[in-house]
Amino acid sequence: MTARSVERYNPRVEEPRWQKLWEERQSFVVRNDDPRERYYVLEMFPYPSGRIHMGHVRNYTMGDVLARYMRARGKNVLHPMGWDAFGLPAENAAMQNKVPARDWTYANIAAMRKQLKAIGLSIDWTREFATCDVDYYHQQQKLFLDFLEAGLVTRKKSKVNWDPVDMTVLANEQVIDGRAWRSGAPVEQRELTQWFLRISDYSEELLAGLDGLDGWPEKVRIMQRNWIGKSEGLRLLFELVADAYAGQQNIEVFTTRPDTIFGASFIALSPDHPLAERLAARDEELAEFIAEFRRQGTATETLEKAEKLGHFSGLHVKHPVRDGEVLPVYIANFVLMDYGTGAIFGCPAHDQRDLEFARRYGLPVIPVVLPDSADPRHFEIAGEAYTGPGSIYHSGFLDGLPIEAAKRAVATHFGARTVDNRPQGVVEVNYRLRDWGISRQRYWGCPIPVIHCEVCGTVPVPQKDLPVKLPEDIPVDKPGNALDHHPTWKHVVCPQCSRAAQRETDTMDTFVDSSWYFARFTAPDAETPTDPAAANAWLPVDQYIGGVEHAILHLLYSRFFARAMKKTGHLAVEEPFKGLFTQGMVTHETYRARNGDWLAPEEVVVETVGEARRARHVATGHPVAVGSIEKMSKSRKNVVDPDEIVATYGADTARWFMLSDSPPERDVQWTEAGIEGASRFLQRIWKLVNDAIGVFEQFPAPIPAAALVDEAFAEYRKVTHRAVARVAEDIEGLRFNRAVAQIYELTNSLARLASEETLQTSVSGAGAHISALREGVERLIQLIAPMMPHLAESCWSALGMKGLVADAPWPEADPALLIDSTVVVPVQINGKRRGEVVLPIGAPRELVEKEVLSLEAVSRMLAGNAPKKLIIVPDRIVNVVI
RNA sequence: GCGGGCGUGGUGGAAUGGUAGACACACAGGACUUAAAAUCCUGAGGGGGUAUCCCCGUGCGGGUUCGAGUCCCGCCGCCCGCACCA
Repeated sequence: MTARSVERYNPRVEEPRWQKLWEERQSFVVRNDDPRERYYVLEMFPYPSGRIHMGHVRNYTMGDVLARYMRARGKNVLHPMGWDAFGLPAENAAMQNKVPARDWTYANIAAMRKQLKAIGLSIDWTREFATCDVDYYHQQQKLFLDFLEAGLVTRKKSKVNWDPVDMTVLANEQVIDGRAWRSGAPVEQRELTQWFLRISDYSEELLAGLDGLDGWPEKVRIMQRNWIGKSEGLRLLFELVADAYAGQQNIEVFTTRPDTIFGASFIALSPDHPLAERLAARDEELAEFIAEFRRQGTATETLEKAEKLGHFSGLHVKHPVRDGEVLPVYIANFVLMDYGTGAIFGCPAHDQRDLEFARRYGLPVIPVVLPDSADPRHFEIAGEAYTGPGSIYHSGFLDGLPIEAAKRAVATHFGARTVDNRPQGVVEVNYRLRDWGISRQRYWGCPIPVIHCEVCGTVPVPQKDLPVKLPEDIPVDKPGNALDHHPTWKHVVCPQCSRAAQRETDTMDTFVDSSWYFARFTAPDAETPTDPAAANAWLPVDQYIGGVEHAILHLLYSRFFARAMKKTGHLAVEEPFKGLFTQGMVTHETYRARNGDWLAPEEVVVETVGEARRARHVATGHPVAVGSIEKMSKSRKNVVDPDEIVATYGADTARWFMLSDSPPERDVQWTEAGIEGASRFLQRIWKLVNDAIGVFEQFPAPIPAAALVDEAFAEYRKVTHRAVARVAEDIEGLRFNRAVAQIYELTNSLARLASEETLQTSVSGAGAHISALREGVERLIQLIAPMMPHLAESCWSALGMKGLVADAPWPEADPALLIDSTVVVPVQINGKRRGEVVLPIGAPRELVEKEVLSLEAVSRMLAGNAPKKLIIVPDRIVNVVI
């Protein structure tokens, strides 16, 4: 080894230096008029909670590797960052700390921006915005008004969870055991008139569009498919048996199993069904039944085991296919009003819920689907309904038909009949997807730009009066909607008739804000929501990266928004995200003290004694229980602060660790050993580069071109070129853990090449040696540049390379060096490996046979006989079958 | 209940149907050192032989194949999503 003493790499000095230089040179600022091929990488933007966490580091590092790689590949790369800045936490913080929500939010943004910059992300910060910026929500209000005009918005009554203490609407997730998560007050169901985006009009399109999204994880596509929940069936009218109860002539049900109509034994209505409500007016017991149902309804999740309960209405309907027979009408707690028609017919033999209900109320169970192998004389339904395939029986004109044919026959049958001058049965497609209620009775959100006038109704705010700005002089300690409380804000005159009128005081769901921010990044200063030319040039996002927790809502809303923005002329694309990647979480061990308190990792020392791991509380010396590995969370205290990691090890070490080992879609476990290992590797590269520089200084003579082909060092060059090719493939496939392994292999190889021993043996071939080393080290630095960008710049500069490695093009792998001239072919006997032969690439069959049969192991096993069969997969494997 | 995914050394994980365990972490031994840290070298799936050989081995049981971690069938376990959707 050359005696060249070098200090350890110091990220605390080097990292800020390069960050400053990138910023000064505007290395990552992107221009819309750049003629090169475009590539748009986006990570889900963060909520400005105040501090970044390791999940952010992982997410943004992955995106950054891709962005830096694509830039090296000569693409014009858009890699922006912004803030999903509206929402409840700011209001809660405002109340707790007596700070305006706005101030709290912008202070958090400033803090987090600083943290993100310290990670060395190659972001175009000139495009940054927050959704709470007046300009952003101004554009969003324009979008809303365009949607309103295009018929994409509607206003209707809807049930909401109402917290009577905080005086606000709660999301379902904010209701725990029927109580508000913050105030603890029992939640009430209220009917409010709310604004809705008509996403359900796009159910079919959103469903069909999933088929084309082959850059998405299958899991997410399935989740969206289930969420949209398409089902095809029949809407069917049952005639009420003449009853004193006037007005209601029939009951309409929706069924996906019209083939089982002969097995019907009751009708069930939702307690929320209009007929049920009317019946309750004359039936006290029913009224009590419905009231009880409503009380249970708020106690949400517990109804998974709720019993199937019903109340007989006293009414009957005519059986539509069994002449002279009637079916009883029940009000039942398991029928949902907001799916189908809020009414069903029950066929207990072939539906588990209906069966449980029938058993409870002594209703008939008539099997009408016969499993293919079953005997009709003995087939019976006991505890479980039969929902499998078979043929229809006990069913008059349907007898003998398979299920699907029977469905069609029933549809035809009822389609031809009329009740009330309507066809009795109509084929219908139903979706579970509901319209998207966007009204929130909150202050810290985008105001809905509408004015309510007693005479003119709801009047859109005229474009010239936009933006509708949030008032800043609001009390910070009063619960409820500050816009509603504000003394003057809501009092305006009607833009149409000039009479006194009121502003809409609801603001928009924050999911609206995040449904189009990716489009705004393409022209963040445009006077309109988008600059369509820019948006259409950049979109769809080539690679979107974020957590799987947004698999449904955010991603579905964004897909809807793209379509709505297309309809209103703001975009031309329908699918906003071409590629989607959902990364895993960052986890950590949990620690608990004797008294059950959670302990933070820095409060605990873990020792390994042989096989066992023991933990001890630093402060008290008491033993600590090492618990399960969980997602990092404040409540379990198993968090590691990115700032501290960056301060101790540097950003590159944190980035490298986040990319190593675990496949990016899986959870990664944060460990002290892991981060230490990453840090060591960083130093190892620094040392390798400096060792190499020492070698170059020993042999300063120019390298003759002929030396480059020296056989002695061709192997090392192959390792280099293979790494170049494989790392590129792995980054493009987002297999960062494999790219990392390739880089380790290359580093190990180069360390041998730079070693004293190798140097001793290469005196005659010094030129070849040095050129192989030079090439290897330069390539290595380029390969690590997307992952450890600061270290890469430091090495690049130490090697005397011109310019920044951030600006260097991705190296080309020489195809000739990716192929070996010989290959080691394993030889199997009856599928078991017994030896190997070295063969030239593409060796002719005769040569392979000769080599294989002359193997000692083979001739021993053959014992003079000829093999039964010789399977030769060229250049891969040989199998001798005896 | 329905849908999806996963199961490989002490650990994280590699492996177009073709040498299972790449690469890393942890561990053990050695070198250097007064010592430690750092660094470097070596070892290692399990068992036997201890020579370079043999047997077993990817949750379990079958199957397809010259050949299965990989494909098919049936189980077991874990994780995630949805959940009275007619």
